[in-house]
Amino acid sequence: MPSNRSRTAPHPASTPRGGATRERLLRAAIELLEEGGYAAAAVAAITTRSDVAAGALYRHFPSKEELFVEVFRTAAEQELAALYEASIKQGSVSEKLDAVVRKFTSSALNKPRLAWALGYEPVDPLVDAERLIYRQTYRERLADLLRIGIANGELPAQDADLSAAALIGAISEALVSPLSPVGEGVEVEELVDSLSRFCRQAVGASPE
Amino acid sequence: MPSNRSRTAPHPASTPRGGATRERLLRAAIELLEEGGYAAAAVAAITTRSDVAAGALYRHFPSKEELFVEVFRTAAEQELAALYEASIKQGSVSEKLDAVVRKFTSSALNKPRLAWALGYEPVDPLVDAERLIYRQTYRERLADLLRIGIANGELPAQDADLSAAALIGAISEALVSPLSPVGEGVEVEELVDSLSRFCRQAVGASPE
DNA sequence: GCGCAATGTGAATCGCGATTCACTATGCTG
DNA sequence: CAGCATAGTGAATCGCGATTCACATTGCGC
Repeated sequence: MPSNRSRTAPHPASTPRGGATRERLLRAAIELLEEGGYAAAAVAAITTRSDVAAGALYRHFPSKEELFVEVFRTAAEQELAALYEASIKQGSVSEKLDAVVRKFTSSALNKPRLAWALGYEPVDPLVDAERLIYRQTYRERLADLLRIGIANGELPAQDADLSAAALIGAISEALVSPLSPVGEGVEVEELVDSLSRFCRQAVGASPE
Repeated sequence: MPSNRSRTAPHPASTPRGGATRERLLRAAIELLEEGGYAAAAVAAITTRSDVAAGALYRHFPSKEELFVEVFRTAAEQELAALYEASIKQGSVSEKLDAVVRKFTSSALNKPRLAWALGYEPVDPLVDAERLIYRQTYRERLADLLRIGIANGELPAQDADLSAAALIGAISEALVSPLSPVGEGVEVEELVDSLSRFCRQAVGASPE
């Protein structure tokens, strides 16, 4: 189908300026989330940062909500991919858990506000639904990892779903609380070590 | 000072109707938080439920925000009192921890939305500040409890502050997640048992 | 070189919730 | 009683952010 397609596909692309505005909008939204949470990510702010007028947003998304659904979905995919990566490496469940904690931790520490916004901050219903799916998925994957450990005797018997949820909660809280006064603490490494130890002990993984 | 006090104290009380409107407003606010979170607790909703007009709220509070500061403060005091009670009973740290988990849990399970709103839902700055104090206090008290255990050898050495934060996170997440589809699960008892076990294991308390 | 679709503009509009305010009612105190 | 402070009313107002829309501009296919 080279030349002829009656009623050709809309139009490939053709922006007067440089990059795709759509991408700039998404990027701006993420940046604003990083800086000031959902409250800072107003339409005006997003479009201003993208060097377009407010109306332009609606040429690319049916609503602000839908834009954020995409932001959340993208972020969730990245997190889940990272979790997957961490979970296939190495052998021992304890090591995998350690890797997961570090992965999870490093992104959260790099961008605390973003992590908070993506994970906890209540937003519009549509976005919330998206987040619920992500959380559930993350929990399930983590529970799978635990189940493997339980099955092969590395971990004691336990409710894997509950443990997974509790781990996520423990990590989030431990990271969010001490870091709220934005100042990047000094003992980040130490914190992560302690946290990793805590998590492994919590599920009964053999030490070290 | 029986009869005379030039410029007597303002005025004791005198409502045309029954109870103190102020109390009704606070109560209504809590009920609405329980039912639909902060979003449902609009001034109009609060005043309607209290059988007064919107303006009446401003006879008792300088702003909606201040009303909620009071709501949060009261709730926080109750929680902290409960924590204190649980922590002075019995002897072993493991038992105390168990008591704390159950106390914390039962209130959260009774009113999940309220727990969420009080603990996590972002609100106005003033209220948020209040919550921050509460969280910090709760964490410190819990950390104190852990430190006692560490000191007398019941718990292994660890970062008590981090463990306290992680415990709170674990409990919150474990309770909130599986209960989001409001339906009261069947195995509440089981859940609490598992959670208590998880927490005690997480801090390295001797089993049982 | 025309026409049309995509894209962008930005002021006006909408919606919604908090807050105000002029007025009324109540009941104490002197 | 008169005076006055407390309480309450509820429509009007304010503020603020999302969304719309009538009007450019651009660039490709014909």
